Amino acid sequence: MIHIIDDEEALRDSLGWLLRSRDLPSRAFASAEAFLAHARSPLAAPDSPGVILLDVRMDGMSGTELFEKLAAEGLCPAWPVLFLTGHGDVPMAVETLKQGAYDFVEKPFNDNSLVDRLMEALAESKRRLAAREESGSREARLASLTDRERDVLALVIEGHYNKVIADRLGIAMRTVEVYRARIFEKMGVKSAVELAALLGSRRGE
Amino acid sequence: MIHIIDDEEALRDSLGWLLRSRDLPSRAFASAEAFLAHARSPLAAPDSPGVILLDVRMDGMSGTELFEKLAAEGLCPAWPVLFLTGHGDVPMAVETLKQGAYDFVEKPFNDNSLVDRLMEALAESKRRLAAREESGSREARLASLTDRERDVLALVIEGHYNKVIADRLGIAMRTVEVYRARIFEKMGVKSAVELAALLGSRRGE
DNA sequence: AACCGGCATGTGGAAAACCACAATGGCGGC
DNA sequence: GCCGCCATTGTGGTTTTCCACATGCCGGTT
Repeated sequence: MIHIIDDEEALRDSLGWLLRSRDLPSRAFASAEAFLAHARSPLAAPDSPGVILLDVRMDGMSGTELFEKLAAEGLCPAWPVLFLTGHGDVPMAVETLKQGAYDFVEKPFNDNSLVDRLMEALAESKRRLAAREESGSREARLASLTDRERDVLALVIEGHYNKVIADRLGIAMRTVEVYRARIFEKMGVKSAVELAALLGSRRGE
Repeated sequence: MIHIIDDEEALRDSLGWLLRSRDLPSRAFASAEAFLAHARSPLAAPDSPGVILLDVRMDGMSGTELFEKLAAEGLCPAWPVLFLTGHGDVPMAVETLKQGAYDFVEKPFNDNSLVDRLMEALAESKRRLAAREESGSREARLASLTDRERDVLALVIEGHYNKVIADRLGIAMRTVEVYRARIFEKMGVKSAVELAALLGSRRGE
């Protein structure tokens, strides 16, 4: 779903028309405030693929202010944000790109080019949702571990023998064996190697 | 080393003066072609921290053309590229940022702000060099393995028992044991878990 | 008081990994 | 012809991991 945010009715209408003609579902908002309220509501469906296409300059809250609020509140993180701008403001474009904006489109724009970028942004949204799904599942499993299991896990993925882990934690090696088995079961793996591959990139966190 | 590339002598001089006043070593080039020749030469020292500060519009080869050539030829990848631009060209700024340019600075610029950005870019260069060092060492170790050792390694980091690896490769389990030990020694690790953490992010490559 | 979950420890035994040492054949380079 | 390396296999033995089952203490909850 392409979310169009622009205070100019004519532009909203023409964009809506263009997207309908390409079978891209869209919804228009006349102001940043209106979209922000929608994003905060349970009806926003942030777990579905989406894209935010928003004008930079609008009456009331600007596009960049909205972008900052969405980021600060963690709203709709899987939806790439594309800015529409008629005013060639390079520092602002550079700054918001660095802060995570997905693209900048200058007005007037070429219809086909815009649609291409929106479709690529939708694909990116799907990728983000898939990555979050996987990460979330892993996070949920980690959250299911008890404190002691986490202590043991941290040492297991460093590659230590159970005997060493026992010494470090001041418990029996047999205890470590039991924890190890429970960790494997809860994390859905069959070996410490799988654990390390799954969590190895989290080292230092 | 800050590499200044601009066809305007006055700007090269003033930038050089500014950087000298802040104890930042710099070298100026009057054209993109001149810098490209330097970058291609053995005197470029791409393994030292550096930054490329270059104007967008120059006689002859433009800044963006130079940027593309550096990327295409893999020259000085550890040196972040900052563009100087007087002409607010948003599409070009967006496009080159997406292609890896580090920053865009609009003229006229604030001296302190520019210096801050250059120092941050130098820090980024150091981070890139450190990361490459580590990655390169790992690559070198991987390159030292024989073909058969690599076959075994791939299965070890998937978490398989030696017995399973032996069956898959059609060799004796004892043979796998010997290879395993050699792999650990060559890769500088003590266990399969360490290997998985080191190489786990390479899966799918 | 009873129950539950977390944390801890233990027995028994099999399977797997690790370490050291030794050996063979093929192949390519000198 | 000799040498070094790769690939492969083996013996012997110890250590570690895995699996199953059993038990107790403590604190919190019902």
